[in-house]
Amino acid sequence: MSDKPTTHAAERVYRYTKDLIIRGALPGGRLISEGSICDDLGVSRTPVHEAFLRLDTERLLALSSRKGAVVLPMAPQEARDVLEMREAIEGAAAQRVVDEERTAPATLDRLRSNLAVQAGHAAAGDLEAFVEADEEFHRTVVEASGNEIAGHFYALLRDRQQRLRHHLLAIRPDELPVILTDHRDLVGCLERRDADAYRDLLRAHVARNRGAL
Amino acid sequence: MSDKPTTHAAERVYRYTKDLIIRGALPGGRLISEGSICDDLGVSRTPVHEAFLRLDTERLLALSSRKGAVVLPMAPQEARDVLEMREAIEGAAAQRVVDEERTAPATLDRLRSNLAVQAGHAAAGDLEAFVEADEEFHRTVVEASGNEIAGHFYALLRDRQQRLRHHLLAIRPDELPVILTDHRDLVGCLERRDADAYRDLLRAHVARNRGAL
DNA sequence: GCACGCAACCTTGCATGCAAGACGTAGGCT
DNA sequence: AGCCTACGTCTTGCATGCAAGGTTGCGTGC
Repeated sequence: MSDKPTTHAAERVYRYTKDLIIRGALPGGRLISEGSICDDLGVSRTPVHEAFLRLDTERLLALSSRKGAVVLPMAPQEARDVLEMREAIEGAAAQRVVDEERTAPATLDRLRSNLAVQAGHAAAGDLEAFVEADEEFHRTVVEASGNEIAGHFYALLRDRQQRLRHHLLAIRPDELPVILTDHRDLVGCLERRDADAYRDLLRAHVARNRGAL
Repeated sequence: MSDKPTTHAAERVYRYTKDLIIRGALPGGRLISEGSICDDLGVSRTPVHEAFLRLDTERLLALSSRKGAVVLPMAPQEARDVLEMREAIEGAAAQRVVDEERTAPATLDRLRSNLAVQAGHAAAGDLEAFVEADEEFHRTVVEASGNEIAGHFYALLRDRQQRLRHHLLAIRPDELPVILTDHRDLVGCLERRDADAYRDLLRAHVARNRGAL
């Protein structure tokens, strides 16, 4: 293990534990203690404690004083909540992208090149790569709005959505063309500077996702 | 100081420091070290460190390793960003409140009684109490949606909005009636189950706020 | 006067030690 | 048998110590 701490221990612990939760290795309801993670990673309790605090604020862990931490189970309506927020935030972002004359062209360029990437992965049937490009597509729109708070929120949502996907495995290969078409149409809305149409289409697009979950 | 730690030290430090930032006692750009807060509150560095980490994830502080923490200044567009997110989240919440048959009546009752409180404070000219009722009004809508993620995000926005208000002091007493009328109309939209009208009105309502900032 | 380097000071990151709260259990008492 | 208490163990909360990285300012050489 010549693993030089190129990054802080607390950060490593945070990512490690979050990954365990998101991937489902630590199922919801499981009680874990700081000590168990210490043993896993060979660090002291301090960085583990910090990581746990962070996961607590992200509502992935529920800390309870002197008793331990329980992995928060996914609420029954979690998928709905997450998608609803995604829709709200991305819709607002699209509005802003449409309103801002200056940044719109660059954003459109980025989206169009992302569409090409998506098309490539769809044709190759590479589901995992497609999902990644899919996420990047939507993230691009949010970040293009320039609203940093939106970007921050969206990142938090992404973690939860990933967790959902690991559990309720979704997206069948035959849905890829539909998704891709949706994305093309979304870009079309931005080109026409029609934020309302973007919102409507996004709602339908997200609803399709929900069906899959 | 018989101040028994009825609440954890880390929590006290968190609130204390966040309050300093929100109230503007610690202006944006100020460099602070953990030690200075330790001296203020008479605790060791550990809980202060934890509080700083939390403020860092909330983007109120920017930690930089072994250099200290700087109070993040408000971005020039911060007001716009915050209000835009408020609008997006509350709009989605209103949609859900309208859609849910069961919970709507109870929500409407709570909103109507809140309106009465607002009217009382407006008549008495108690600006501070009115602002508090105002915040509770909107929070009620968001929480009524039952979307916990929305509630979480909204709480984060509230901190930032409070900070903005402390800096760009807003809301003139003569605006109270207009705000109150807006709130009444918003409730009216929910009664008519018209989420789109709610959104439109909310946009205008928030825009008025923005003018004040 | 100016550039460079070194040293003292300041900061945080993390390990460790100790104390206190929460549970589970065994033992004694009724 | 049933209940209640006391203890042992597990957990975290926080204080403290140490090490390492960063910054500043002074002294030296030019």
